[in-house]
Amino acid sequence: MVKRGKITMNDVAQLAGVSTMTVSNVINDRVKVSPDARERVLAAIRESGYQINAAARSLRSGRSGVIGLAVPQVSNAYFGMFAELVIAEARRHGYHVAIEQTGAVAVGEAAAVAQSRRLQLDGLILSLATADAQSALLPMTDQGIPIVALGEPDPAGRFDHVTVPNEAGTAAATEHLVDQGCRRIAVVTGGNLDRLTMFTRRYNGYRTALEDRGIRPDPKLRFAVDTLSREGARSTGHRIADSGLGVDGVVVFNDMVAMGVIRGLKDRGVNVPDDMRVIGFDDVAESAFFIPSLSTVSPDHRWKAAKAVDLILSRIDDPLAPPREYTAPFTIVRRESTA
Amino acid sequence: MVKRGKITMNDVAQLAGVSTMTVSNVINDRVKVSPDARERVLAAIRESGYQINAAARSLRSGRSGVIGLAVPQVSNAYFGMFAELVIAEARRHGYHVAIEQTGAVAVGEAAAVAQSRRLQLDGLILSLATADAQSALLPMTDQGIPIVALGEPDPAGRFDHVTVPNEAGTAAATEHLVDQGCRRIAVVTGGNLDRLTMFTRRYNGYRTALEDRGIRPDPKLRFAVDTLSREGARSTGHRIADSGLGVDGVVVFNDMVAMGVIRGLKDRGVNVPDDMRVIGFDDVAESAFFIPSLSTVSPDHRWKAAKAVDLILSRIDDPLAPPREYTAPFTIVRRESTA
DNA sequence: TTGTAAGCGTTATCAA
DNA sequence: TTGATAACGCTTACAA
Repeated sequence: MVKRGKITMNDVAQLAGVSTMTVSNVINDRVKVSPDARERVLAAIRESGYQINAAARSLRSGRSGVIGLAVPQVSNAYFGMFAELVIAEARRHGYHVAIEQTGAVAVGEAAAVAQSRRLQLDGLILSLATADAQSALLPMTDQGIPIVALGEPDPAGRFDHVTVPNEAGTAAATEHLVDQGCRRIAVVTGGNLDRLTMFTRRYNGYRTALEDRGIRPDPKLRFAVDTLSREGARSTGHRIADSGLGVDGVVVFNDMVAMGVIRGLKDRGVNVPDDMRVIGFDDVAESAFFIPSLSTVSPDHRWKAAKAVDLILSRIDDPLAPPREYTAPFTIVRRESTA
Repeated sequence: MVKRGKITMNDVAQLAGVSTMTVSNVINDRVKVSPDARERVLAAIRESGYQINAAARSLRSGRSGVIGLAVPQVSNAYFGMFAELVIAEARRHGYHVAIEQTGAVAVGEAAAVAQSRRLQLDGLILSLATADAQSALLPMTDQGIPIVALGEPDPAGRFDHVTVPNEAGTAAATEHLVDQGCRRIAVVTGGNLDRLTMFTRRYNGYRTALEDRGIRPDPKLRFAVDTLSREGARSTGHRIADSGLGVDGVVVFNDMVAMGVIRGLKDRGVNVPDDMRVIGFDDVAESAFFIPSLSTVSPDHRWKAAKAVDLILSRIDDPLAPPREYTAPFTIVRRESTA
C-alpha cells in the first residue's frame, strides 16, 4: 500500500487508526504508548514507507539532530580522516554530521557559523585555520549554537577549544632528530610568525628543543611554505636541497607538506633518510605507506574527535558553562624517514 | 540593535516598516520591490543580524537548496577530491552540498537515499560501490528526488549515471605497460568477478588489451585485494613480490591501492620502476607526489563533477526524462612508476 | 508594488 | 494513555 507523493505523519496516523500525536510519540519514544497502539503505528510506518520530515521537525522543535563540522578543505587527508572519526563519534550519540568547507579563509569560517544557524544545527565543530579569523569571527555576537574550535582558538575566547600539542609535539620531534645525530636541522612552517598561531607554536617547540640540546637555532634554517598546496611543499624541498646550508634534518609542521618536501628533495637527488632525515606532524594514514614511511608526531585523533563531540553535547545541556580548553595526548612515531 | 535570541522575518519586517512578504521578496529577489523598500529591508537585515530559517523555508517551499553527495568514505583521497569539485560546481549554481558516508555497504547506500528524503534535499549524487546494492536499492520505489549514480549504475536503471572509462582506461594502461616492454603483467582488482562490476570491467580492459597485443592472459597473474584497506594493498605487494611468477608490470584498479602495492614491493626490496612497473587508475592528487610518482589513468574529474551536478539540476526541471548515461574522457599520465 | 491569509508537517501543551 | 489545538517561520496564492 504505497501512497504516491509525500506521506505525512497524518497519513500514518489514519492508517494506524490513531492520532498524529501517538505516531509522534512512538517515533520519538517519548511518553508511554500502549503496546497495541505502538505495534499498529510501527506497522503503518513500515507499510507506507513513511519518512519523517526533518524540516518540519526541526522548525517545530528547534533542534535538528545534526552537528556541523567545518574544515578548511575536505580533500585534505588530515581533515578527511578527522571527519570520519567525528562522524563515527557523533553517530554513537545519535547525531548526524554535516560537513562544511571554509577554504581556510576568514570569511569562509564566518560563513560556516552563519550557515549553522540557518540550518538549525545543534552544534558546530569549527576547524580554525586563519589567524585573521579574528577579524571575521570577533564581531559575531549571538553565538546561538554551541561551537567547539579546533586548531586556532577563538580569539575572543568564547568557544571551547580542543587542540594538539603544538609546542611539545614539535619539540619532541626535534629532539628525536637530534638523537638521530642531526645537527643542522631545518624547520618548515607556514605563514608569518608575527602572531601566536599554530605555526608560531610549532616553531617555538623546535627552537626550544634545539636550545635545550645546546644547538643554536639558525634563522636561515627556517623555510616558509604555502600551507595547502602540494606544489609549494615540493618546491620547498628544492629550496632546501639547493640551499647549500648543510641541512641534515628537517622538522615539518605537517605530514602532507613533509611528504611534498621529501618528494622535492628526491627531485634533487637527495635521499631520505640517507642524506637527510625528515619528520612530520599529524600521522595521517598515508604517512605509513609513503616511501620512505614518514616519522611523525602522532596526536590521538580519535581522542580529539571524541572530545569535540562530547563538548558539543555537554554544552547543549549547559550553554553557560565557562569555555574549556583541552590538548590531545601524542606519541612520536619512528619510521623510515628518520632511521 | 541586536535582539536576543531568534530573529524572524517578522522582526525584520517591523524594523523596516514593511510586511513579511516584502522582506521575503527582497531576500529571494522575486517580484518587483521598490528601491526604497528594498533598501530599508536590507538595512534592517544588516542591523538585526537576521539569518533566514532554512527549516521553515524548506518546509513551506519543499526545496532546500542543498544537494546530497553520498560517498563510501570521506577519508579516501579520491572521494575527498571529488567532493571538493562537486562543492565548487554546486556553488556556481547557488546550491549547497551535504556530504554523506555510505561505508561502501548496501545498507549505507540505501540509508543515504532515505536520509536525502528526510532532509528534503533537492537531489542526490550517489557514489555506488556495492554490486549487491541491488538488494538494497532495488525495492525502493518512490524515488522522490533526482538521483545521479556514480561508479556502479543503479541495477534497476532508474537513475542517471556518470561513469569513468573502466574498460578503455584500463586497456590503455595495460597497453602502456606493454609499450614499455612489460610481458608478464599482473593485475590487481577487488572482489570477485562474477557480476559485471567496476572490477570486472577493468579486468576485462586488461585482458582485452593483452590479447590485442598478442599476449596470453595468465589467470595466476590476477591478484584480488580488499578495496578500502591500505594494509591489504601493501600485503598484495608482498604477495606479488613473493609469487615467483616473474612479474614485470602491474595494472592496479586504483591509485590508492597502487601506492600500497608499491609500498609492499619496496618492503620486499623490489624497486619501481627498475624491477617492476606499476600503473594505477584515478590520478588522485598525491599520485604526482608519491615516490616514485605514479603513472595512472586520469579521468576528467572536473568534467564528471560538473556533469553530475548538471544532471541533478536538469532533472529538477524535468523529472520524467529518461535516464541518461555518460562516460568521462580520460588520458594516460606517464610518470616515474612506468618509466 | 504591497499586504493578508492560509498552510507546509511536526511537536508542546493541555484537556479528556 | 490518547487526542485536539496551536504554533514554529516561512512562502504560495490572491486581494488590495
